[in-house]
Parts: sequence; C-alpha cells; structure tokens
Amino acid sequence: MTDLPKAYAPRDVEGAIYERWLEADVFAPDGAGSTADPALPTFTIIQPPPNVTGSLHLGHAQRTAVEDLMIRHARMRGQRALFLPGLDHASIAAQVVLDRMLGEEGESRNSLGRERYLARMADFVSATREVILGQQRRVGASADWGRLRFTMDERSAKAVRVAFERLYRADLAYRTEALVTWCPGCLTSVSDLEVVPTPETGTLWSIAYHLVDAAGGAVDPDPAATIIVATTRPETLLGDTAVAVHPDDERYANLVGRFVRIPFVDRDVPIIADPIVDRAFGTGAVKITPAHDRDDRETGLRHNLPAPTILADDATITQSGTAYDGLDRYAARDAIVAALTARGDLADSKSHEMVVGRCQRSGDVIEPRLKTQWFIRTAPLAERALAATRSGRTRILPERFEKTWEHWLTNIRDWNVSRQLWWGHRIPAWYCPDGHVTVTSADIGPTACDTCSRPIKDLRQDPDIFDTWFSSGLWPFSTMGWPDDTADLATYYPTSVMETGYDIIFFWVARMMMLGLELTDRVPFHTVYLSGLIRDPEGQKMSKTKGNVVDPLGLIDESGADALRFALIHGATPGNDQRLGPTKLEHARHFANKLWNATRYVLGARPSTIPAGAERRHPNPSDLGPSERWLLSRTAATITAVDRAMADHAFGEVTRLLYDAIWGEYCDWGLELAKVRLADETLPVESREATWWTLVEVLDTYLRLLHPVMPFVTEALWGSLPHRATDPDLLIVARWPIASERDTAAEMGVGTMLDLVRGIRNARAEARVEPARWLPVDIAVPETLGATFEGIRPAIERLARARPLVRVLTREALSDADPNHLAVIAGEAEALVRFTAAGQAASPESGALDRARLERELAQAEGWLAAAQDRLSSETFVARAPAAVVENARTREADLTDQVARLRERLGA
RNA sequence: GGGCGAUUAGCUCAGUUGGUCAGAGCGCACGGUUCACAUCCGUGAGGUCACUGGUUCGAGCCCAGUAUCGCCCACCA
Repeated sequence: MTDLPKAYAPRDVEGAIYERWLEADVFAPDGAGSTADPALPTFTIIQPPPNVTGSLHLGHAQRTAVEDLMIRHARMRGQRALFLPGLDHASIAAQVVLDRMLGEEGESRNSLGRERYLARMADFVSATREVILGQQRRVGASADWGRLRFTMDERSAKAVRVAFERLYRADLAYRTEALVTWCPGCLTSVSDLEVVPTPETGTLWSIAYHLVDAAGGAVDPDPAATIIVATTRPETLLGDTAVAVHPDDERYANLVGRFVRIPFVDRDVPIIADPIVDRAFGTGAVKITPAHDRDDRETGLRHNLPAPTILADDATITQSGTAYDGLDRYAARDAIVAALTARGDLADSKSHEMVVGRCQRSGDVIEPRLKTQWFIRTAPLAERALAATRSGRTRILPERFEKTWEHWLTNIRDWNVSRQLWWGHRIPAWYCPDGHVTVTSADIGPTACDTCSRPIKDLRQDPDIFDTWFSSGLWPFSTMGWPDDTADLATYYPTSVMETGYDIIFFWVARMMMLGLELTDRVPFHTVYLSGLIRDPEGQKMSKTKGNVVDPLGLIDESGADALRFALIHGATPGNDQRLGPTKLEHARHFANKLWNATRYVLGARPSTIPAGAERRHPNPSDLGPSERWLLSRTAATITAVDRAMADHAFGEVTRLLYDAIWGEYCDWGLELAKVRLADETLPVESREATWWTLVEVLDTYLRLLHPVMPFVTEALWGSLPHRATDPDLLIVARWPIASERDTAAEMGVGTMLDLVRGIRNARAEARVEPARWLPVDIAVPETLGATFEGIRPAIERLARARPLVRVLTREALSDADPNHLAVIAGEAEALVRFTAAGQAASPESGALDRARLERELAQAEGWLAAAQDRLSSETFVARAPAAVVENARTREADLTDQVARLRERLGA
C-alpha cells in the first residue's frame, strides 16, 4: 500500500510504471517475472511491424492498444502470452523518404552509389527505430522486447533466401519477361496494389491510320482510305503493332486482314479482329501497343504480335527510330499531336474523363512496360489460403471481409516480386553467360553455375531486391526462427490473432497466409482481427499532405496513454473506421480521473480498526449488508458480461461495460451507500470492516478487468490497495477475475430501493424542492423487501434527504390525508414525501408540479399497458411466441396494471 | 461495371444470434461549494431508428428495392 497523490497526473503515473514492468521481466512469457501456467495454451500476437520510415501515427497507437489489450488479457488468464514486436524495413517507402532527404542536401541515390546509399539508410533507420520503439513504450505495449525482430536482420534474411529457394524448386517462383507496372519516378516496378486509380480529365484523340494497299508497300492513295483509332496516349503509337476491331463489327468487317501504316515509324501493321474491343467506345477501332498496355499485351500474345518497347525507364521515348527519341513522354505526346494535325491525320480530339494509374509513393503516372523479372505463381498458393478460411482454420473478423478475401484470392494474378531498388533483400539468383539460372539460399551464394558448372566469377547476381512484402509475408514464422526448428516455432506458432488494418489485407495478410501454408504447412494465425482506420474529427483520413496527422505522443502528454487507449478502444468496432477528437479523449481522461479519486476515497475510508498494512481478508458473509451483497452481485454480472465481450472480440463493448459499472454503479451508488454505513457508529465494528473490505474487493476486481484497457493507472491504483498473500507484486501478472455464482444471486432487491431513491430525487427536483432540504417521507415496502430496506435505511435517508423516514407495511397504510405531498412509485415500493413537517411549508406551486409529473407518468404507463394488453389479446402471439416471452409479457402487464392503478389512486382519479 | 459498408437524440457513435433496445458520451436546460472527484454531484428535455414494400404473433435488428455518402475491386483504349 502506498499513498496516492491528491491529483491524477498521468505523466507521473505512467513513466515510473513502465520501468517497473521492465524490471520485473513480465513481458516475456518465459521471463523471470512470468506467472504463466505452462499447462495452458499459448497466446501469440505478432505485431504488424511498423515501417522504419518515421514516427508512428494514431493508427499505430490504435493497433498497439488493441494488440496489447489482448495480450494483457491472456497474460492475466495465466496463458503464456507472447507479444512479439518488430520493425519493417519498408524498402520503397524508406527509399522515397531518404531520397527526399538526400535531395534537400543536393545529393541523390546515384551520386552516392549503392554502398554509400545503403550506409546512409542504415543510419537513418537506426534513428527512426529508436523513435518508434520509444513511442510504443509510451503507449504501454507489453511486448517482449528481447524478441524484437527486424525484416532486414540476419534471421529474416535467411528466411527470405530459404523461402525463395524452396518456392523456386517447387516451381512456384519463376523468371520471365512480362508486362509490369513501372513507376518512372521511383525507377522500379511496383505492385498492382501500389497503383492508385486516379480520376482525371484527359483528352481522347482520334487518329487516322492510312490503309496500305493489298500488295503491301504503298499507302493507299485515297486520303479517305483510313481507319480511325481513338486513344488517350497518342505517343504510344510509336509502339503500335496492330489495330483491333470487334469481330462482329460490320463497319470494319471488310478491313480485317488489311494493313495500315503507323505514322512516323512507318511500320505496316495488320487490322485484327478481337472480341476485347468495345464497339461502342470511341470509333470502335483500337490501336494495339503490346509493350505498354496490359490489354494490348494480352491481345498481342493472342495474335502473335511483336512488342517493341518505345519508352525508357524514365519514361522518355526510346528506340523508336524517330526524332522523338529522348523526349519526355508528355513532350512527345504534344509533338506527335501537333505533327498529326499538320498531316491532317488528327480526326478529332475531345475532353475525356478517365482513370489514370498513379504510383502510391511518388504520384507519377504508371507506365506498364515489358521487363524480365521474378514472379511468384500464386494460383496454387491462393487455393490453400482459400481452403484455410473456408474450413474455418482461420477466421476473419469481421466476417464480411471474407467476401473481399475470396474475391481477391480467386482472381489473383502472379506476384511480381522483383524491385529495382537498393534497400532490401537482394534476390539470391545468379545468371551465367549462357543464361542459366542458379538459385541458392546459402549465405555465401553459389560456388558455380548449377547447370554448366561455370565458376562463380563468371556468374552475375540479379541486381534486384525483393518486394518488401515478400519478407513481411514470412513474418509470423521468420520471427520465430524459421527455417530452423526452434523452440519458439514449436511453442508459439501458429499464432493466435493477427491484428491489422483492413487496408493491408491483400498486401500482407493474404501473402502471409499463402507463404505460411506453403512453407510451414500450417495456417500462420487462427484469427484475423481487422481494425478500422482512425480519422480526424471531420471524418477525413489522416494524411501528411492534408496536415491533419496527429502525433500520439502529443495526446499522451496531454491526457495520458491510458486515456488515449481507452478512447481508441472505446470507439473500435472491427472493420469500421472511427473518428477521434478532443472530446473523446476528454471523456476517457475524466474516467481515469474518476477511478483515481474513487480509489483515493476507498483508501481514506479505511476503518481505524484495520491496520494500515493489513493483509487482505474476505469479509465474513454474515457481516455483509444488502448494499455489499448488491455490489458483489453487480460485479459478478460485470465479470460475466466482460468475459463474453472479450470472447467476441467486442473490445469497445468491454470499455462501455466497465465504464458503466465503475462510474454508474460502484461510484454513484456503491460508494455512496458505503459512506453511510462506514460512518454508522451504531453498527458492529465487524460490519463496518466488512463494508470496507467489500469496497476493496470490488475495486480490486474492476482494476483487474480494466487493466488491459488502461494498464498504467490501474497498475498504480492496484499497487496502493491491500493484497492477498497469494497476489503477485504487479497487477500485470495478477489473475483475471472469476464471477462467483453466489455473488450473482445476491441482489436482494436493492435495485428497487435505489429506484425509489431515484424517484424521490426526481419528484423533489420536479417540484422544485431545495436539494438540501430534509423532508419527512412515509414509505411502504412489501414484506419481501423488508430486510433489505431495514439494512440500508440510513443510506436511503441520506440519499433521498428523507427524515424522518417512516415505514408502513402496506400501501393502504400510506395516509394521504394531507394533500401536501409528493407520491413516488418504484416497482413494489411506494413513498409519500411530505412538505408539512417541522413548520416547513410547501411552496404553492409544488402540488401542481407534482400532479403534472404524476399525470405524465400515468400517461406513459397507460400507453405501455395498452401495448402489453394488445399483444396478449392476440391469440397468435400467445400460441406462437415462446412460453418465456409470453410469461414475461404477462408479468409486465400485471406490473403495469398495478402501477396504473396506484398512479390513478394517488391522483384521485 | 461488380462488391462492401454507413444512414439511430443538435454532434460523435453503441445496440452480439428478431421479443423492456429506443441507449451512451458530448452539447443543452434547471439545481447543487465542508468531509474521493467542479476532470464533480443531482434532475430533465430531445429520436416515426434514411425511405418504400415484404416476411413474422412481433423488425433499428431478417428479405427486396430506392436515395444519399464512403470504401474496395475492375482491361473501356
């Protein structure tokens, strides 16, 4: 037990506590301070590794909060709970950031060269790494830092090499020339997923291609002998190798098989028929550029067309053999349009709404182009991933994302994993002068060509690196030491929950599933919990360009990590975005403050007969009063409800349940009832001690339940409470509460008494009675509630400002001879609040106000009663509804009938 | 062009297998300063649960359609 400062100061509380957890070594399931039971199943969460590109944002804080909540819950239940933290090297994202920084220094990737560039990257990454780890600690992540992994560390590098070699040997990785999505700004291929379709207004140009005469060679002298094609990218005509029309298009039927001459390059290309063409679009004739358009590539392959490349890596025109070579693609476009106009071959140009693919990182317009690169054959992998979710071996939450999952995996394209970047895992493939490919996972590389045994000095390693998501895709098992047979892999894999944002379900979750199943033959996780995105108070997505990014540390400084976590978890429903603003944080901070003060009160209310350092005792049941039993029963109910919500992954519901229980029940009623009893000198000392021990017991329980949500403040407060000999030193490893059935059943009708107090308060307020004024109250309580009433009579007196409080046995005995009273009905109990005692006069309007209140209540009760009777009068309802429902309705009808009668009686109606 | 989500009190949102589910926080109104907390206490007002049909004894909750907003996927050059 320690003294608590009067004011709740989150910063003071939180700093010290994280250090204590670290010292106690309780984060690791096998740490020195672990209290885990080896007989229980393990619970593992692998953290989605944040990118080492900068600092964390609110989305990360939300992830961490949810993951940490699950881990702390599992840990308190005695499971070996592993929260394995990590960082992602984020190759392209990191390069974009570093390149920008270098640009400001007047340097560039090329000016430094590969070696110095990577050294710079290492410096940059080690700096941001510390920032990120510091942020996670501030949020309270109880991760096992001793197991911290990095997607660029040695272990990960080995996993990448072994994974690739295995995929290669299984013919699941192959190298081929194919059309890739190329970013001319980043100078690398990127994933289809990294292309952002952007609506833009462009121009649709119609260009006349002149027919070549049947003999071939000469252009048809008739200037009208043309076919007009429509395009938004006229510069690509330099790479055209055909014109396509729909096979059923009568307009062009007689032209199919003839040739046209492509301007500037003077190449004669065939007019082909292909059903891909949409007759209704443009002119119904399409130019085909197989090297620079995905559809055209497919068409080209179907018709055996050549595919000349006419765009260089930086999107300048190249190899066209025209004067346009060397020009930027857009300069070339302008020049070509001008030249076509001059030739009289530009038939039309009009404004056109279209969707342009832009690079997610640089914003450059993507240029598809042919490259020889490495691909992962995804079809067989996707099949296994689908089987895993269909069979329920892995469950996706919320379930609706399974549709998205199904759709993407059933339409998946092979995965291009080559990137022309420097920061990342180099592809372990070597090529010999004869074109043989050697793939090895050996860390020193091959010694000779696998095929022709040429020595290593004649081999050349692929200069490319892997897509950053390739190493991320191995994350759940590479972190455990795979491909080696480690103890961790045997113990903690497959993992329990993969928590991440729904925005990377394809990038990451699907890849982990595919690679995990293929390489480990097991699902990498049993549950996928998809979080929503955090938005600003206006519902805008937070982004650096909008300038509405919020630094979690700023919020933690202001309100505390506990408040931030509570706010984030409170609003979280799986898969749904949430807005976060100041009012929600305030709400959470007020709650932490409430908890703080409630604990301070309890500590200060210790009866003097209990020594300060006393060990915790269970009060003797016979010393408990009705309010204690009620409180214990409510607590047991809360435990049950929280357990259920936790099992449903309804974490927002958990916070709501605890907020209501702690504030609305424990503080508003539990403490107020206890105050009276603790001050009652007429009670035996054992009773007063039992009251206090009950307050401690219940508070202890709520602190445990709340700990996964608000770890710091609960740890601090719990440390100040008396404990049992069997309790550990720290709440983080204390046991999760178990609801007792005995407690659950012990409500004793206290709820009705509290309703009566509420009713009296309401009546007094409505009648504009001064709150502090004591008024005599006569109360009728049925025999069944008699003992309860007598047990908390002093509290009712004080809370209802009722004095003297006279109990009568029957309602009939409530004398209403004096019209100066307020009538209150609550369940089976009833009360009359009198104005005329001790020379106090009623205000003239009080009676009228009270009458108006009663009439309102009567009207409402009559309405409900009518509805209830209506329902019961329906034969089909009685016949078809479940018996319990009908029974319920009958009870309700009886209660309402009684209530209506009593209200009428009081109104004299 | 497909798919998904949202639409509940002035604002932000809960509402878990259809039967006291019409709720919370903030805001608002009225009233409260000794003894945990003004980061507080008490009381109250506010909603045809987007719209239209349907299923059912009974529908924010299930089905169909409509509207508005948002997201994802997609080869209309």
